[in-house]
Amino acid sequence: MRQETRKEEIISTAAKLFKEKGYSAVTMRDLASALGIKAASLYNHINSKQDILKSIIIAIAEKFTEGMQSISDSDISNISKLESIVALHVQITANNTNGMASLNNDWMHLEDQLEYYLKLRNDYENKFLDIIREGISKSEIRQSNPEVIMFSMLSTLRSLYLWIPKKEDLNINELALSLSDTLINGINT
Amino acid sequence: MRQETRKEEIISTAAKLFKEKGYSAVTMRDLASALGIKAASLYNHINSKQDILKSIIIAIAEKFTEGMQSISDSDISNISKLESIVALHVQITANNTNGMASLNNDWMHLEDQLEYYLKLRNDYENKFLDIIREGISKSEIRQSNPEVIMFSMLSTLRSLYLWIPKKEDLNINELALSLSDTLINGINT
DNA sequence: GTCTATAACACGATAGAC
DNA sequence: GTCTATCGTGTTATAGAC
Repeated sequence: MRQETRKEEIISTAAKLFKEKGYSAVTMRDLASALGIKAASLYNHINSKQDILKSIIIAIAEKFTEGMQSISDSDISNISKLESIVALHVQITANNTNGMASLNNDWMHLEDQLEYYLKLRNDYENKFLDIIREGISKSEIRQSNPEVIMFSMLSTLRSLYLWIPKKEDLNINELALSLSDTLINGINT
Repeated sequence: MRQETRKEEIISTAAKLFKEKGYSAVTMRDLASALGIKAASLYNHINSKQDILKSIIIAIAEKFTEGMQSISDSDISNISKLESIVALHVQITANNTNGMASLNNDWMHLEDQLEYYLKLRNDYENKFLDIIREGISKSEIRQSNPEVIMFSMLSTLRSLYLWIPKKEDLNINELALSLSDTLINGINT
C-alpha cells in the first residue's frame, strides 16, 4: 500500500465525511478540521469542493464500467455472469466503502460531470438487463420480470456500503458467495 | 381524498424537493418558490425547516412500527409474515414515495428526534430478524445467515421509493406479489 | 504548505406593514 | 396569509504574508 499524497488524503477524508452527512452538509471547514488544518489550506491541493466530489464518484463509476464490460464480454453462463457482478460490487465496495456512499447518494450534486455519470450508469444497467434477459431466454433464469430481478439485485448491491464496514470479521469472499446464494437461488431454474 | 391544508401542502412539496436534492441542499427559498410564495411566508405555517423534516420522517417511521407490530403479533407462518412485510413496504412507499427518500437518506439530519427515530428503526430490525430466525428454526426458511437475508430484503424494500414512481402502470398488488416471489423463493425450503 | 484576513454571497429566521 | 426589508451567521473561495 503506497503512501497517500496530501491530495488523496483530502479526498478520502472528504469521502468519509460525505458518507456521514452527505455532500451538501459537509463544509470545507469541517473537512479542514478533520485534517487538522484551516479551510484555506485545502485549496493548495484541490480546486474546489465540487472537484472532490467529481474525483470520488467518477473514479468508482469507471471501475464499474470496466468490470461490467469484462463480465459482459466473457464466455460464461449468464448465471455465472450474475455471480461475477455480485463479486464485482463486493470487491469495489470493500475497497472504497466511503466513496460508494457518495456514488449512491450524492451523484445529483455533480455539475459538469453529471451527464457523463448518468451515461455510465445507464449503460451499466442496460448490460445488466441484457444478461438477465439472455439468461431467461436460455432457461438459466426463472421466467419473471427482468426489471424486478435487476432492481432487487442492484438495490442489495448498492446498499453494501452500509453493511460491509459492520462485518469486518466476515471474509469478503465468503460474503460474495453468501450474497450470490441468497440473491440467485430463487432465480435459478 | 381530503383537501390538503397549506401546512400539509408545504410538507409534501418539501418532501418532493428533499427527494431530488436532499434536505441540506434544499433552501427555504427553493421551497417557497416551488409553492409560488416568498420564503418568509412559510413561517406562518411551519416553525422551522427542521420541523418539516421531523414531520415527514417520524410519521412514516411510526407507520412502519405499527405495521410491524401487527405482523409480528399475527398468527401466521413466518414466510407469510415476510410476505406481509413486503406488502407493508410496498403500501407505505406507494402512499408516500417522496417521504421515503427523506426517511432513507436524511434521517441523520434529525436533531431532537434523532434518538427516537433510531430506537424505532432498531426495534423494527430486531422484530424482522426474529421472524427470520424463527422461520429458520422451524425449517420454513433455508438454513443461512439471518442478517444476510434481512439485509438483502431490506435493501430492496428501502429502494422501492426509487422504483415505484417509474412503474405507475404496474399494479401495486402485482408488484408486491412479484417482489415477494423474487425475494422469498430462494429462502423457502 | 499553512496561516490570517476578507471578499462576495447564501442561509434560516424574524419584524412589521398591508 | 403574503409581502418587503433585514439581522446575524455560515458558505466557498481568493489574496498575500510567512
